[in-house]
Amino acid sequence: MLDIKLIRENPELVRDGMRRKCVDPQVVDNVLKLDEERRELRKQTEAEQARLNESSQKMATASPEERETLRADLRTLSDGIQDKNNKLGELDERFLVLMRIIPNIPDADVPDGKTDKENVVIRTEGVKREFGFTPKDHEELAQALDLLDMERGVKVSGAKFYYLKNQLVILENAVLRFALDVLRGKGFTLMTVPNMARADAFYGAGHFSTPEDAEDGDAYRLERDNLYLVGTAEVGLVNYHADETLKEGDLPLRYAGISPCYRREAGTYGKETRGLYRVHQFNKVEMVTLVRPEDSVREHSMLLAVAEELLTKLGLHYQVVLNCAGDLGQPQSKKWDIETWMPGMGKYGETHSCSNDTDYQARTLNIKYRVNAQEKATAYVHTLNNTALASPRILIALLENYQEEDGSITIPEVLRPYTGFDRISRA
RNA sequence: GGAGAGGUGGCUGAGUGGUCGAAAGCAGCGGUUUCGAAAACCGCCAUACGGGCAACUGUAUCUAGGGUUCGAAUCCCUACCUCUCCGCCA
Repeated sequence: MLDIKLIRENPELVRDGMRRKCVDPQVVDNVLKLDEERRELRKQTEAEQARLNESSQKMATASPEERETLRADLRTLSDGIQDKNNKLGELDERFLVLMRIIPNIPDADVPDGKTDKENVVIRTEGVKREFGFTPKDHEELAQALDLLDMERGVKVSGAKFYYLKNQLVILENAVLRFALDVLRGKGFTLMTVPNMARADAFYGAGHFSTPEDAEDGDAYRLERDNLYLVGTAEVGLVNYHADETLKEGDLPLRYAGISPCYRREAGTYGKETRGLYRVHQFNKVEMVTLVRPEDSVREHSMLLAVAEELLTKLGLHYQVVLNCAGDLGQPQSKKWDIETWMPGMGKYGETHSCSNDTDYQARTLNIKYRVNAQEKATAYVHTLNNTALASPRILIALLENYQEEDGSITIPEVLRPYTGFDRISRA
């Protein structure tokens, strides 16, 4: 969430950010009104509580007769405080609900726009391969090589579930392992994470902001156990240090988490339904870092560069896109997507998403650090995240870009140590 | 899944209704001593929010949320977590 002080002192800045994110800024007024009410009520309640505390002290040493007379008075006072506290609790709860609705403010660099159509391509990298034949899409390629079974995925679990088979299983693992090794080399701490988490963890990550999100949002829900399946390792990674005060010397903290990712993809039926592009379950290596506020802009670029390095090593052609304000998620202040060229599908497909969430998640999660320069001072960290590599989308890119005319697939050089084969072809 | 025992400050641990934000010890910080260090001794040592120029002061916090009471770390309920035994299990 945002700092209430910021909202108090600069409401127009917040409203403007909300307009840019295409969210109704009305909430700001409601928040300010509630804030005022609860502060006033809290002041009154505390004053009465102080009186009660003082009088209660006297009871300890009072004579039995004095006690009886005092007790009735104090009862009344106590009941009044009780009422006020109940009201205060309601106000606080309503206040929190509204605070969670207010999204992070888009960075000044972020272009205006409502949907991903208004995202801005800022760079194109790598070489787009020229084919001497008409490239097939990954589904056709994979089916022909017995690497994929969509039909039976549907039979067992429904639409958008799938089976990977044979060398594609190896290739998937190769890609993920490759990402882990590169990140480890860069000093990231590797982690597996809880793949289910409580609603709180999702609120903390900013992936839920309303009870409706928890009820019928994009996360799969295990109702009986009050858990949700994570849509990304980010949930586990960003919650890792929740409620901790770190030392400035500990920062930056850089984590690479590997996890399955589960997404209901509600409302996306009919969009990009072909093949493995949009599925309910996939595996991903995700980067999350915690840094000092003054370092987050540089860190954001660094995370982008890491992802680009991975793609470059894989020999893939991609473009970097700066997301418009309307396409930013709740906790994000600035985001680049990387879209990798998928010749069979004939388009650039989103394979990476690199966000700076500034102190938005950290404030909700209460992750601070001790500032060395000032004694006793603490500040919220900034949190950032980016995809390292995500299967199966990266498999789409690999299959489609490395296909040969005979339908076989060449394995990129860097993956061969992991696959143990350099080509997938019909047996 | 069944039965039981617990959750107190950075750590260990005392506290079973009032004077408890919480003894004591350890760790940490400052000082005395010392050429320096160790030891010893003395002092300091939680956080959040509010009021005040400040000294200071109010409120809350003993896992969390509710309840009983004039008053709760202490009694009751619920959730979460930990441990022990049994069962089951990769």
